Amino acid sequence: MSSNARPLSKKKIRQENERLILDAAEKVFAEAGFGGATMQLIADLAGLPKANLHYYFPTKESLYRQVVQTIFQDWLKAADIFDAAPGPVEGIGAYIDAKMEISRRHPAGSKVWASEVMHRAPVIQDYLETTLVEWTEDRMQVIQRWIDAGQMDPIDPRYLLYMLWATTQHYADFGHQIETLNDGKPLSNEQWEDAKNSVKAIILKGVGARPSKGT
Amino acid sequence: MSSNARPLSKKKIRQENERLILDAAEKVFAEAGFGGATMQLIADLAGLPKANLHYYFPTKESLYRQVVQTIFQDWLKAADIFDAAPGPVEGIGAYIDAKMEISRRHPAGSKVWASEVMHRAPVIQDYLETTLVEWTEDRMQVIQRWIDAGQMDPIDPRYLLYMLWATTQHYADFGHQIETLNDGKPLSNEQWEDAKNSVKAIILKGVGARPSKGT
DNA sequence: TTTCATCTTGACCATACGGTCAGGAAATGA
DNA sequence: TCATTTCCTGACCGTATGGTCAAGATGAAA
Repeated sequence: MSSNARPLSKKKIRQENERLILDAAEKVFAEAGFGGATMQLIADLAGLPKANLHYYFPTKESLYRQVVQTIFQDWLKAADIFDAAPGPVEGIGAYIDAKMEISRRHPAGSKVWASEVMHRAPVIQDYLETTLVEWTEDRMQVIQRWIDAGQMDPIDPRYLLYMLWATTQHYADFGHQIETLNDGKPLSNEQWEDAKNSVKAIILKGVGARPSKGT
Repeated sequence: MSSNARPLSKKKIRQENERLILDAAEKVFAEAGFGGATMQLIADLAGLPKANLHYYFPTKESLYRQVVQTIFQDWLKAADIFDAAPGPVEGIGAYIDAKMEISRRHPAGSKVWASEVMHRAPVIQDYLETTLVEWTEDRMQVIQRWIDAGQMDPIDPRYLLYMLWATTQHYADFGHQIETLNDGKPLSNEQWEDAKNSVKAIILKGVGARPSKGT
């Protein structure tokens, strides 16, 4: 029907192309690392000439920075649930659900993040020192309140958070290893459910989480 | 005393230099990734001219392969304890101890391994498919026996293993993040103890591990 | 229609990197 | 002492890569 090309507005063009480039970049950075990724590879995957990438993102580093920042936002957002919860069963449970879902839907993003941190966070160290530190302290207080209220065992909230991050992100970062151990096939729907439930069951029981009373 | 240089035997020289190169390579690969690492950087860290590296290791890839294989061996060896244990409390506990110790003492190795797997294991995929698969099946059987003997809750051993790997390696792979959240300082001895004990406490309680009876 | 800003891209450049090599030094063994 | 093997290394090379640029195409605004 509308096979005749209706001229795209400049604004749309920009949005569209930046989207294309960022998506391609995330994948390539995830699979090859910052050093191993090439602008040419990203350009090919995005279906654009290389020079065009440099029009939207002056340097490889600026493109990478943009990718990592976006991922960092998602990372933080996943924990909004945490605060609204009445107790650890709901809060921790929902957080695990959310992070497992991210690992499943956006493994590339998780890998880029892992890579960035493993390399001592060359581009987002300032974020770690400000935003992440604040964020972590807030969540630690929430957990501490649950402990004080007798809703779970007295465990240093710090190490519980690390455990939550580790167990959930593992399914993205080490997805290839898990796949190999699953006869080379990706986890099925049921397997993802099992994994999620296993993680939740072990951790919730492990911290002695007691269901909140009331409605 | 023996300040006059006694000529080094060829054999010693070879051993010594290969050691120097492998150690330097592990660090550089860990910090920069395969793509980001340069032979020049490794050479500088090892204190040798670049051409000398190529004398001992023909290509960058062969050097990298050697590094990864060595790490893989350590990885597997850490689980010998597992088999000898009479029950989950001892077995899982000792395994966590061992892997936490590795994360602490050889974080670079852990990072290289993580990086390799994240990039879909380009150089050791065959090892994953053979050795790792066998290894994993063996450990899963051990866990299953504990379950059948009523020594712990019925949990799919697969997901328990993933959890053990994830939680312990996290302290190496994300060590920089953890350090940042610790006022920029490395974990102290006591903090490492706390971390280790937290992990053990949560997981052992979480899987309902019951101390083995008898002596 | 005309003007202007934005977008597109093939061709090009400088650099850095993995890898080579030839010629010499040093240990080994007879 | 004299071959022979092993080790060492500065200089060099081809290629791949990040980045530039100038000239043109395309939509926006008047």
